[in-house]
Amino acid sequence: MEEGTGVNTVLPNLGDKSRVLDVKPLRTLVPQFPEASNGPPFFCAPPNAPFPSGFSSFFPFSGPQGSQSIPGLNKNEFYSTAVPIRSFRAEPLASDGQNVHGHKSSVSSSVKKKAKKRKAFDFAFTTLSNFNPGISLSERDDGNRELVENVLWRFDALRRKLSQMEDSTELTGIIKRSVLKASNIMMSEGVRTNVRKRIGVVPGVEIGDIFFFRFELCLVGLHAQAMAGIDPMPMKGDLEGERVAVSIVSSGGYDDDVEDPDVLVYTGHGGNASGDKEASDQKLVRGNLALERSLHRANEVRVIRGFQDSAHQGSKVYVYDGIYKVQESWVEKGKSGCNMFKYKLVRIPGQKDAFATWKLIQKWKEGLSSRDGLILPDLTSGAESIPVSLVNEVDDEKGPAHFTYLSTIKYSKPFKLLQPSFGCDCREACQAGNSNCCCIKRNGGDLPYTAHGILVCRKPMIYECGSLCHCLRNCKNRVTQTGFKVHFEVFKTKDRGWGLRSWDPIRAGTFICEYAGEVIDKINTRQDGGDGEGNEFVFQTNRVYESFKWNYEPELVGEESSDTTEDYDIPSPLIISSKNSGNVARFMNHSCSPNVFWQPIMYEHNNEVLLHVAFFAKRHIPPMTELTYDYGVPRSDEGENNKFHPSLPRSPLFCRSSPRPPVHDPTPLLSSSFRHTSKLNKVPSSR
DNA sequence: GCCTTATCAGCCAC
DNA sequence: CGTGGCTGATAAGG
Repeated sequence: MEEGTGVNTVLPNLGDKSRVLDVKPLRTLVPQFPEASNGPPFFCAPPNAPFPSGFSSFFPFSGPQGSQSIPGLNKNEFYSTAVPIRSFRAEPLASDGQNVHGHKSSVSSSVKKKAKKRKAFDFAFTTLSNFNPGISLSERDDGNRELVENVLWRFDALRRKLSQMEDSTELTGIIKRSVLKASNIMMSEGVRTNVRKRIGVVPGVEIGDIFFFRFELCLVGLHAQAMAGIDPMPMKGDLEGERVAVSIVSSGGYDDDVEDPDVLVYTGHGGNASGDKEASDQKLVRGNLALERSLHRANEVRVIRGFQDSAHQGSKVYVYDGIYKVQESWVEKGKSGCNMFKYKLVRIPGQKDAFATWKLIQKWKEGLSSRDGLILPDLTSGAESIPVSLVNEVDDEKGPAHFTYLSTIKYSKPFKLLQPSFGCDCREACQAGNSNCCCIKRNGGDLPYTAHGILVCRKPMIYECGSLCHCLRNCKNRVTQTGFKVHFEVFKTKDRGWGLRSWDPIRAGTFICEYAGEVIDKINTRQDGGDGEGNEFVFQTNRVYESFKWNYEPELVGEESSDTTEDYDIPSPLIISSKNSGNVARFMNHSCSPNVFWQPIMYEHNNEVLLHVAFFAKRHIPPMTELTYDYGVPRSDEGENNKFHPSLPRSPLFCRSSPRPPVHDPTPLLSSSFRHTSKLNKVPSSR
């Protein structure tokens, strides 16, 4: 951790990094209208211009990227009249890094001025909203799925970046509270949706959606309170003070009864002991009063259930569990001996399972009830530290075709050292911002992962520490080589053969698994595709992949946008076959709107610097959601004969209306064959 | 503008 | 080395 050597205080790019010091609540900034003389013009490539990198152009406040047309989002509206909000900044982020000093005083600017400036800013924002790029006023009021995903992506990308800066030694103590900072920027930039409060369904938010921060609920309009558990809303036509509850968050702070997935006994708010205050009786005010009114008016109340995230100590997961109604209320003595309000909420029947699924998984994990359709508790036979269940709830098939379980990539030929690698000299764990660590340097000066082991950005290449590095195994720069961390399930899908999903919720940026298999020179249809049925068990780095934007918006942290290319840079094409041996990745199906993407990773092992393909979560993925990635299409100049990847125009329509043919195991396998071979699954010796 | 709410993360002790 | 409790700083909405 802090080694106190003081050697690493040389900050080669302080000028750049210091810009972030100016990231403060934008509301504190006086709005300023763009002028020709006001600093360098904002660069923005036209959306339809050809991009050499193969990625679509990126506009900092644009809607979802990609070539798909987005219903509900009028691109022209964004691009034609777009004036970047950054142009309104009175203090353009330092162009020369001279603002390094004195930042602390400027952050704590006078409260009075702050409020005034805030109003002025809001005014400018509202009146200029016709020019506001990204999310229009009406879209801010009423969202849709694309908007909700867009807002969540932008928030999380920014949060990850700020979190990375927070972790960095050179910025310790300067960037703090990355969640709040990211939230603040989103709020003040107007990057949010469903701001208009409503009873019942929130457009674009689906039952079962998961969130990892309370602020995410605010940004998509599911629950507008940043902290309070009850969100009240004035009723039309009612007198002032007459409010009903539209949503509640049950997150374990009170003694709620959450045993029954269809019933929630919710405790009102207030009365908690805090600081020098002792516990007291709850009062029938605010949220409590609103819930009481909701009981009488019988309005729909959205319920979000929050609890500990098992993957991240101390943090929480929130699940949107759909619509409930308050059935009764009463007062009872709480643990402190004070009066607590209790509200019994009952879930409206016929809604998709959400929290119920979590409860079920919990029982599977505790062994209290067995998984229906379980064929094998662990198809890796112990090769991974976490078991992988094999399940079929659809038909009688007893498992996929035989393969040998292999947990990593296998190069059959010795691999040429691409560059001399001596490993880093860090003694414990590599620390971001340590300019002496060559692994950090190779990654552009930053640790590619947050302290939680979450990928910050997609990059042309990520260099992890290898066996020659002196740092310990728990170094944060070894995320993809220490095995996957979620409980997977290989399951039979209805129409796509076998698929992969997880029992655990997955945060955006989480390492899913690597693509394991044997490296081959070229595709031998017979050997690797099996009967010419396609190359479903082959991964190729040189296919054409649908472009998408995943990284943060550099402008929001005061960086040059040129620095964040998401284009891969792979020295030579890599082809991996998992036909005969592989890991769970071979079961991941294709999707045109995937929730997983791949990222090239390099690290040294046995004196060889090897290329690996690692999968990461593109967005938050609820439990039991099928994991999919973009299989890509063959380059047109290659004579690849592939039934399953026709070189058709890949319009979203094609993907959505006609599901692809089964990608895995089109021909069912005899059960005896699998049973026989499952015992033969090899435990790889590589770890 | 002040109050309520309780989150999030840093910190310390074990 | 992970866990749990405590606390400070904090934002939105009323």
